[in-house]
Amino acid sequence: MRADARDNRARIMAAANEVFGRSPSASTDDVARLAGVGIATVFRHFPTKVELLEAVLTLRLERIREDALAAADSTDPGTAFYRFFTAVVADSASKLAIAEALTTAGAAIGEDARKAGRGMREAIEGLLLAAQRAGAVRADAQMAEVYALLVGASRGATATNLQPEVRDRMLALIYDGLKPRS
Amino acid sequence: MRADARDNRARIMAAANEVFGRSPSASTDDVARLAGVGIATVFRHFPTKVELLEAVLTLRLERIREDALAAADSTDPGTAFYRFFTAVVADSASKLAIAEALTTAGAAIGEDARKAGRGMREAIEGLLLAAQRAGAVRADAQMAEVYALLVGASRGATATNLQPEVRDRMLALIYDGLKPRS
DNA sequence: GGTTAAATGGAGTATCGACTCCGAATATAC
DNA sequence: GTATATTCGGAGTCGATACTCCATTTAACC
Repeated sequence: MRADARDNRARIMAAANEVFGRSPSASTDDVARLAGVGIATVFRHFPTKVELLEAVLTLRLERIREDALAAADSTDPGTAFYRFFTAVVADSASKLAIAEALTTAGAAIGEDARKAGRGMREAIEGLLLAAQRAGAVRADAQMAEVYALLVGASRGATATNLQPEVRDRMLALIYDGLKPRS
Repeated sequence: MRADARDNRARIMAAANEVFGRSPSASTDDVARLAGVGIATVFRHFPTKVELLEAVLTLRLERIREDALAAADSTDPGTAFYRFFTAVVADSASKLAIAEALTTAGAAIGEDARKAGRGMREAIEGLLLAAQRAGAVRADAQMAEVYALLVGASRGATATNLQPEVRDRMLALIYDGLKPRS
C-alpha cells in the first residue's frame, strides 16, 4: 500500500469520527471535505457509507474495551468501576450518534462492529465482577441490567443536553442503587 | 370543515403515530399508504413533514402529562410515582423515535411541542413532589436528575431492545437509588 | 530522471424523498 | 337532483446524496 493511501485512509477515519460524532446524518461529502480529499477517495477506501460508519464505530468500541480492561486490572477495581462508568457517560455523545446513524440506516450492524461490541461487553463484565469482588457493587446486580443502565445513562445524558451538575447528581442516584445494601 | 376532511385528518394522525413510532426515518409516502389516502392529502393537512411529526409528538406528550396528573392525584402518590415511571419506560419506544426524528430533521422543535413538553414536565414534577411528601422518594432528589433518569431509562430500554425481565431489574436498581436512605 | 502501477479528484448518474399542480370526485346547500 | 365549493389523488418537479468513470497526478523502484 502506498504511503499517501495510508495517510489518506487515516485522515478519512479521523474526519469521519468527528463529522459523524457531531451529526449522524452528515453526508459523505462532509467527511471528504473535512479530510481534504476528493469524495472518490473516500469511497475507494470504504466502498460504502455503512462500512465507513462501522469502521468508526468499531474503533470507538475497541477504545472503550481497553479502558474497561485497564480499570479491571487496577489495584482498586471498585473505584475504577465508578470512574469508568462516569467517563463513558460523559463522552458518549458521539459514540451514540454513530450507533444511531447505523441503525437508522437500516443496516444490520456488520460482523466487525458486532465482534467489537461483544469484546467490549466482555471487558465491562470483567470490570463489574472485579468491582463486585471488591465489595463496591452489590453482588446481585447482573451484567445485563448494569449494561442497560450504562447505555441508558449515556443516552439520557446526551439526549437532554444535561448540565454537568445534573448529570453528576443523576449518576449519584444510580450509584446509590448499585452500592451494596448497608 | 367537511366530514371527509376531518376523517382523513384523524386517519393520517393515527397512521403517522404508528409509522413514525416504528421507524423515525419513514417517508411521508409510508404514512399516506397506511392511512389509505393520497400523498397530497397528507400535505394539505400538514403542510410540512416536520409539522406532522410535531403534531404526533405533541399528542403523545399531552397523554403522558395526563397520566402524571392522574398519578399525582391518586390516594397513594408514592406507589403511583413508581408505577408511572415504569409505564413510561415500558412504552417509550415510539415516543422517542419521534422526538429523535424531529431533532435529526434538524428542525428546532416548534412552539406547540415545546409547550406540551413543558406541561408534561410540570405534571411530572408535581407527581415527584407528591411522592416525596408521601415519603416514597428521597427528599434530596431534584426534578432535573429524576427526569434525566426517566429519559435515560427509556432510551436505554429501547436502544438495547431489552428483555422485560432485564428491564425490570434495571428499574429495581434505579428505584433503590431513589428510595429514601433507611 | 524515467517508467509504471497505484491513487486521486471532480464531474456525472441514479435514486429517493419532500413537496406541488390540476383534473376528477364528492359532500353539502338548495 | 343539481350546482358548486371543497377535497382528493397521483403524476411530476426539484434538490440532495450515495456511488461511478476516467483523465490526470504521484509515489516508488531502477
